[in-house]
Amino acid sequence: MNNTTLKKISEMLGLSISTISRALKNHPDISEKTKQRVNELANALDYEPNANAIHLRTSKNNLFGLIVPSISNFFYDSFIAAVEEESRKNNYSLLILQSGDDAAVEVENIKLCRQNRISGLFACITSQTVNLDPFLKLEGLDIPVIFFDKVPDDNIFNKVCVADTLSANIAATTILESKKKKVLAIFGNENLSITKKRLAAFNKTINKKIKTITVHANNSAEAEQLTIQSLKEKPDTVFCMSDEILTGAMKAIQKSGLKIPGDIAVISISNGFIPTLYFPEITYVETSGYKLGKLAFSSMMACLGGSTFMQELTIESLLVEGGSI
Amino acid sequence: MNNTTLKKISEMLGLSISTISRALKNHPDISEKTKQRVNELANALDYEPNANAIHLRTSKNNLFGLIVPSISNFFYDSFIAAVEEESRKNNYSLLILQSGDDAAVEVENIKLCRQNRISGLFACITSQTVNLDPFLKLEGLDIPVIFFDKVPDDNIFNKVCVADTLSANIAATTILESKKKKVLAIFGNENLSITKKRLAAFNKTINKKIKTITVHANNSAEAEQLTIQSLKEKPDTVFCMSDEILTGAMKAIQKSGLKIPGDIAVISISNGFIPTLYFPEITYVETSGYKLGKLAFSSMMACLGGSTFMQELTIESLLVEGGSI
DNA sequence: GTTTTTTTTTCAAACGTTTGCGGAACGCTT
DNA sequence: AAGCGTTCCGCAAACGTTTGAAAAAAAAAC
Repeated sequence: MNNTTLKKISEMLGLSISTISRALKNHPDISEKTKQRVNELANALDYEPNANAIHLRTSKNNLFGLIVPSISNFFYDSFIAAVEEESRKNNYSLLILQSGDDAAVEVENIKLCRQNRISGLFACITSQTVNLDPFLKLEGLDIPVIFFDKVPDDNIFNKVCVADTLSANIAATTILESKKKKVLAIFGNENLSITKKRLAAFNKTINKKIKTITVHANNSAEAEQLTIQSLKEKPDTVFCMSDEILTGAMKAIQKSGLKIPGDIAVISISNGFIPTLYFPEITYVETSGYKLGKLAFSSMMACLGGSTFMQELTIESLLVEGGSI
Repeated sequence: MNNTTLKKISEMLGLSISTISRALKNHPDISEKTKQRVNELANALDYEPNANAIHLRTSKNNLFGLIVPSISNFFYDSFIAAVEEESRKNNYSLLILQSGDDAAVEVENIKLCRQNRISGLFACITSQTVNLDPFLKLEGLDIPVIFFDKVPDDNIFNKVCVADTLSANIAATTILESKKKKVLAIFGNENLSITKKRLAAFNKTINKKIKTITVHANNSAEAEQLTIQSLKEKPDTVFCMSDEILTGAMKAIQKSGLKIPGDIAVISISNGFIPTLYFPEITYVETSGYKLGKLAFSSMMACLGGSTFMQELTIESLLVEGGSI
């Protein structure tokens, strides 16, 4: 069955298309009597305006793009939930695309966004993204890009991040304060700016006051392996830069039979869910995806409101005590 | 800055719009020389076709809608991930909307889908959804609806579900086969149809051959409490109906200091992620959101291919061996 | 019964594509 | 020199809306 159009209604009522259009939007030019007739028929025919036609005509799409490595992730899913919620409230739709952490897919996705004439893009870059031109082109077309979580280094972009420096500081301080002697610090891929920042802040705070074994893992399995190896050096504390790394490290610790926090302490930076799965619960510095999503959205709205100021915003971090340190 | 259009290219090249259009799609009517000229300029100007115009002109939108209570959920996020993946591979976009388990928001979302002229809808209804008319209207417009997970009772719809009965069967059989003597079986809220189905199937298979302590927990914390209490009765096996329950039970077990599987065995029905967080990994009957997503997608494609047969499909469950039983 | 004003409605162009059809321009055959 | 077949390209309509401007109809004023 075909959709109802303005034309169809206009023919049935013997009125022009423009009258129908105006009647439906309660335009003052149209008489009450006509408005009523039109509305009645429109309801009866279940009229819904064709969004494509409107967007084409008005060249306003009310669509945001969102590119993320994977939807299925405890951090990103809450980020997306927040952005979707806000978008819907503000009459925007959301085109969500997964890059699978593949730079080629990422550029395909950006292309798709461009074809859909999005009004703005939320982007979390892949770990291999090196060419930022596709993003710059968007900016050139007056399409604001808000980078989140994994962001480029350059400061010519708008970014929202968890407070990497602060959260790593808090974690390091907590370790120092609890008089630990030797920490195994597990970070993510060395190329990511998030890794660099957390590593730098962590090291700066630790300031060589205690022994530190630093390793980099690309995923949970690598984190597990590296932890198993590193445990031979008998650290008394494990610091994990992220949830993914925490899951790997925890498996290694469980496997080793070490008791937390008696034999070994654990502290992590986390979105908040994973640490609560263990007993004792893991002490972590919270970096909320949901809060970050809200921040990203308000940043987007600011850009659309005309702000051209490029900045990096962060959400504050706080320590959530489990019993693991 | 404005987007490049066919018109712009045509003016710069002194050719007609239709020639540009055909050249870009490699139409045989256009000479190689012209094609080359057009492609070069199009590349230089970074031409991307306006999807809205194409959709309007062709009245084909290549867009699916997906309505889910919440994106931030370890079952739904993997379902969505699968659907997004397939959609993109098949040249469809995906409009993802959250209902927040609110029936009013659900109908708003359906309206939005209609306005966007979606080609099909994936829907997980809210727990309060009673009026299915909005969905029926979609069907009336030849827009197939594939319900997933939480589906209406009526059999006039296409549905894809996890196999509740089968998965509980498999878990119970596994317990029986491993010669266990006393099982603590933890189920969810008694009113949910998913609980009823799994409970019935579990009990039927166990068939009173071994002692069973049956409890119901509404959430992870309750599951933890109930497990702690029930452990006093010295079960040698714990069965968990879902991931949420598993997380609670595992905390209780970790707290108790019991060794898995030596002191106590654990088996669960799960999406697959949570069981891998522990060591040893938990043996579980898989009910994969990801696989369900793939099934839903192929069901959608079948509908679009012309199939009008309404059916309820289930993904088969299989036992994934960890080391917990 | 005109003219003027106000109210109500229609016209027509535009948004950016696709596509059936018609028409040059060219070479080839008679 | 006429006919014919190719090859290449342009015209114009259509998709469903919005919107400025013009026109028509109705009401008011003289």
